[in-house]
Amino acid sequence: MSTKSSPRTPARPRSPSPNRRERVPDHRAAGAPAAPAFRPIHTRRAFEEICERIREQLALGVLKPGDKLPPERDLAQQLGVSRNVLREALRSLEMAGVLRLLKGVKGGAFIQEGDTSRMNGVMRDMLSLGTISVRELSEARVHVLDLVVRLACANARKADLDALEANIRRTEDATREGRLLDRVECSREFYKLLAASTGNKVIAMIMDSVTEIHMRFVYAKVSSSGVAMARLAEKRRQFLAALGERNVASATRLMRTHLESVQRMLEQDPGAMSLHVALAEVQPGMRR
Amino acid sequence: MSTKSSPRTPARPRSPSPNRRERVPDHRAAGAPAAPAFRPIHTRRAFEEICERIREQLALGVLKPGDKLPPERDLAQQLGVSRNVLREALRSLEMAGVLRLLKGVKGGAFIQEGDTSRMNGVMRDMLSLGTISVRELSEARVHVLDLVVRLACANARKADLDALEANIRRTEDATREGRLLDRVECSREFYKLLAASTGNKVIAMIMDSVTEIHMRFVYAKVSSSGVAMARLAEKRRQFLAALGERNVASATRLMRTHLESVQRMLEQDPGAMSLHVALAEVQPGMRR
DNA sequence: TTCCATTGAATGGGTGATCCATTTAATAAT
DNA sequence: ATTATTAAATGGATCACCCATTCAATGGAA
Repeated sequence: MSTKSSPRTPARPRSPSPNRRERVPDHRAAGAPAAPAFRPIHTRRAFEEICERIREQLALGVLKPGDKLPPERDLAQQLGVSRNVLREALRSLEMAGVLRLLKGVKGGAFIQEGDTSRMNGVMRDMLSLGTISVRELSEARVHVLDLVVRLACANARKADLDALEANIRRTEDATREGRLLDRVECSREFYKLLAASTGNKVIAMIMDSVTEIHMRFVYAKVSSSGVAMARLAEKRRQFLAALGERNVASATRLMRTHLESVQRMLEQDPGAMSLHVALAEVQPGMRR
Repeated sequence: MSTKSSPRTPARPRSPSPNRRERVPDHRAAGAPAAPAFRPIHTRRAFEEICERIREQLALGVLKPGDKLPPERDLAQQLGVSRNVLREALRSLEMAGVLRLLKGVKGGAFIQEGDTSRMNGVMRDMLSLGTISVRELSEARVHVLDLVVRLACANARKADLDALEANIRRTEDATREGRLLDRVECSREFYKLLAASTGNKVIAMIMDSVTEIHMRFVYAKVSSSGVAMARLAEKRRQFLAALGERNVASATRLMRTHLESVQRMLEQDPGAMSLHVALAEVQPGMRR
């Protein structure tokens, strides 16, 4: 195959020039104290370039959610790469939530609607890699939640409040019937609904990302020890009332004291708080 | 190869049972108003399982940053998959910032230190896909910045303030010498330093993710129109002084008015504010 | 006609063999 | 001791297949 390799190489200029990225000499002006200089370069690889081009088409609006890319065999030929390499790129984009690959005739690579839960995965990775700590995450959650409560007070619409109301009813049902883990699931959803009621998907996304791990800890705790927050639905109702009255001070206070009591519950047996308990497996109903 | 396929299949149970994920019947209890039910399943594929297993090892602490995975050929055999499929998984993990692949003897797949800028990519994708809007992002940025200022007032250490001071000096230099784009770069760094001075990497990560796109707009604006924020360094000094005095009210007020004036600058020519201008290409010095 | 089973093409999922390019260490030549 | 050469390890990439799934077209039975 190396002998007849002529018809395939042209589209992607391979070896010499574009293979090493231009050394940009850290052009921060004089007076800079830091400048560790020389961040490493890594040679440009085909699949990176493919990912970049597809993202470029997205940013340009040429590709939109719902659109379909050409079949792998065709696209590979268009790009002048082997099908395997193209698939590496497509897989990466699928993992990133940009694409969805479907089999069969009428299948193909479809641009996805953006999945706001992607940020959760980043947060999980950062935690797994030790880049961030549970303490930082909890602290951030307190602050973000504070912001969310304020925004929800300002922006929540009737439909949002109704959804929260329905959620609380489900919490009551689960409490009455002793379905503790379902109640945790309700909590997860409660915070998601609260985040959505800010009316800002960016804020909601951030909120969800700092909440997901926390709910895993709660799940693990409840699951292992059987303990559960007392008077949960009652507290939720109080909070919802404050929200409905647009009473920021009250809502904020209620949420804060609730967070503190949850934190106390989690911390009373630090053994169960190990990271891998929360990260290792996906609980039922927890969508990744 | 299909004839002697016996030695490779065992590690990964393939076709029938684990191929379709269990239908979880949307077990939200009675009273639920919503429930779109039936979110689609997609068949489990080898590369997903591989990614999951490696992430599992990470979460369990078996793998840590700096560790090296076995060579592709070995690992593929251990997992009972072909090398190509393994590479799809490794590529995905590399794109996610979890791995780094290096060539040559002594090369291999190394677990990376967590890269806090990964969240930026998610934000970019969400914007490209139209899931979030520039308006939402700007609004979120205002709120997050507000939080960051408060936390920075509370937690910034001398080293943080010194770094900000040095950054302002560079801004002054760039202003004096008319290097407008360098000054934008200084701004980008200013917000990064400010975020870091909260002492919370999660908050910093969030802040960076909502700032990166914004700075691209600023860059595009300055680059195309040549206009630039008046009295920038001066305003920065005032802000830094307030920060040094732990004067939350003053620092917050200064930051807010500054944000408003930047916003006015950006909006006075909405033509240059198109999304793809900011998203399409990476500006020099802007690390992705 | 209507309905259902069959078939076959399109497409992603996956494999194995093979070669290239880069990097490093060991070795040989100077 | 220094420098050039060589060889091995490893990721990067290609090719040529084959399998599994899906769905539309086809055709026969009711």
